[in-house]
Amino acid sequence: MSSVQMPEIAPNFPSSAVQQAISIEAGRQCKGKLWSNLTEVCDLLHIPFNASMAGGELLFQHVQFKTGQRIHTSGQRFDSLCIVNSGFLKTVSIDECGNEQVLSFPMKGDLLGVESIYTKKYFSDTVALSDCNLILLPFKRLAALGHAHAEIENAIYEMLSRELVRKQMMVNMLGAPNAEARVAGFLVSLSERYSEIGYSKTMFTLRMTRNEIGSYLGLSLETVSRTLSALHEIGLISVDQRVIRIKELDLLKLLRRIPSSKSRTGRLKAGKSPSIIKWPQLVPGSLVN
Amino acid sequence: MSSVQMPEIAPNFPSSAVQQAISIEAGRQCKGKLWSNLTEVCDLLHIPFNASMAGGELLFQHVQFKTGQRIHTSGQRFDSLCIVNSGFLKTVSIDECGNEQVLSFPMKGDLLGVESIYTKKYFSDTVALSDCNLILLPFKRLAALGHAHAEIENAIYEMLSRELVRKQMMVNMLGAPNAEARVAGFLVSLSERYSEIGYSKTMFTLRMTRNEIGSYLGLSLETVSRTLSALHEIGLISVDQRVIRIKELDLLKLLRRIPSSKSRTGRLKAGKSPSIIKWPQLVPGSLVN
DNA sequence: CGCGCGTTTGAATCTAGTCAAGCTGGGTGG
DNA sequence: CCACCCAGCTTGACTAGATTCAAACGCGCG
Repeated sequence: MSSVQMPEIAPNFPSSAVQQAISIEAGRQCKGKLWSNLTEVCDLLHIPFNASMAGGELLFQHVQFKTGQRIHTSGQRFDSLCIVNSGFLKTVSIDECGNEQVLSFPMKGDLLGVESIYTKKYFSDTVALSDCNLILLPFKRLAALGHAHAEIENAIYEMLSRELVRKQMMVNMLGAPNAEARVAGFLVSLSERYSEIGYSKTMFTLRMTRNEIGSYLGLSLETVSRTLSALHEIGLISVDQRVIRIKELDLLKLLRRIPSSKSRTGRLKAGKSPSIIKWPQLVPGSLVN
Repeated sequence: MSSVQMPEIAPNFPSSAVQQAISIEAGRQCKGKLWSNLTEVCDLLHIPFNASMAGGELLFQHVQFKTGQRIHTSGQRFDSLCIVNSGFLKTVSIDECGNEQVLSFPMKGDLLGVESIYTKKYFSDTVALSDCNLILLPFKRLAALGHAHAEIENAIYEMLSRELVRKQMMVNMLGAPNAEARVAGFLVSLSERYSEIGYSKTMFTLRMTRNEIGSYLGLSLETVSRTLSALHEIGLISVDQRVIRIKELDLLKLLRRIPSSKSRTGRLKAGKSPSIIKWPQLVPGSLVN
């Protein structure tokens, strides 16, 4: 890589005060990779993209954070999306009374800051739970890239949509009636995400405290602890401090959905008419493409 | 209670003539169908867009649904996003056990089906809670439009991002510790959304049952009813069946965040380092733009 | 070694769920 | 026109489950 490609990155925008200078040479001295190209970025996001065609030479900067450091704070001006390249984080929202609520636990391949596209400011605080390596995706640059290449544009849409799918699934989990179901759901989703990024799906270490899990799930830390102990007791998992071993993944998945007895909300009626899918009076061809 | 409101739109259609030509504010007639152009669509979404430049002649079809009808079902192939032009709906997810959970209550200006861009299938069921008028946005057509015009492309990004912001705020509400806070938050958000689309922010009719509210908030229908009664008792609101009058909006907003006593999760520590915002090792200008 | 943090576990309290009964209002059919 | 029905809503009593307060433990770290 040469520094020739870099200037494109540096536009004439008023730079915000938080940034510190470091030369590219100094960057090279640091451990790990400092730049990624588009192919690597798409790989990370599991987005199919044929890199040979476009943008192969474009580079995106990495940034390093150490445990406990704050990546960005709510209200800060929005510049860049971030992709987690390695490490574990949490995002929290802090209301006017100082109450904190954990909103997500991003890990490798996750995207940070998507809500900020609309609000123009970062919408939550993001904190590193471990040493982290993030890739910056300056949004305007990304959008420009998308505008030039339809594949990339589509990839961006899918990226954003996927974030929504994940939030949706989180809402599902939070809607669970009891602590057991929520914790089970939490463990299952962790298991799936770990396995997606190459870790074991049956044994992993929690990167967050019980307090943070509780905040995320809308439970007290004691309830989280008790529920984990209970699941251990039953034999579905084994818990040793932060180390979780899942023994009965299928049962755990079942637990996530079946509360104790009957359906939580009873049966919600669809309304008067039967559940027949009707698209009334569509003009032929108006839907397709 | 006589059903109030719906002053402007009032879609009281004869059951047979669904597509009868009724002059709905945003919509023109063509071959007996209703259509909207891009300007009207952007207006509806509150997205700034100078229509004179592009796509002014493109038309998007309206579809009508009657109370109880199902707009689409989970798993169905994804074709189109929908914008709510008038009416009220709910989206629900149904798990393998048949449990239903209400995920959202879309109303005028809301966008349906965003998660489906990623999954390629509709991700939840959508049901009309009242007679509805929706505008179809065939996604591929929309994307093509965006690709041709950067402003539209950007509008799409903002649209998607905004959906995420809303989901985020819903997660916040669901994370509330007690029923009071959740119901208060629900009422406040309804109030804000109603006022955004031109209704009174202090008096409105609930379009959904207590059961549906409970499903949405993760509470039983009895708890919803009791909480509403309690808020009525205190004098913060008045409840008469489905008609809500908000008397102390500020107090309600306060209630939404301050539970009973202390912060729910205690104080979540940021980690070892203080909450100073640090962006280590940034190349100057790499963040901006 | 002691300190602090995170965790576990127990006991008391209280919130919200469950079950059940009664009420209301809109719609239907005699 | 009225009686009836039914879905939705309210309210009460009881109970299960979660929070709160409190104490004690393990572990890493200065």
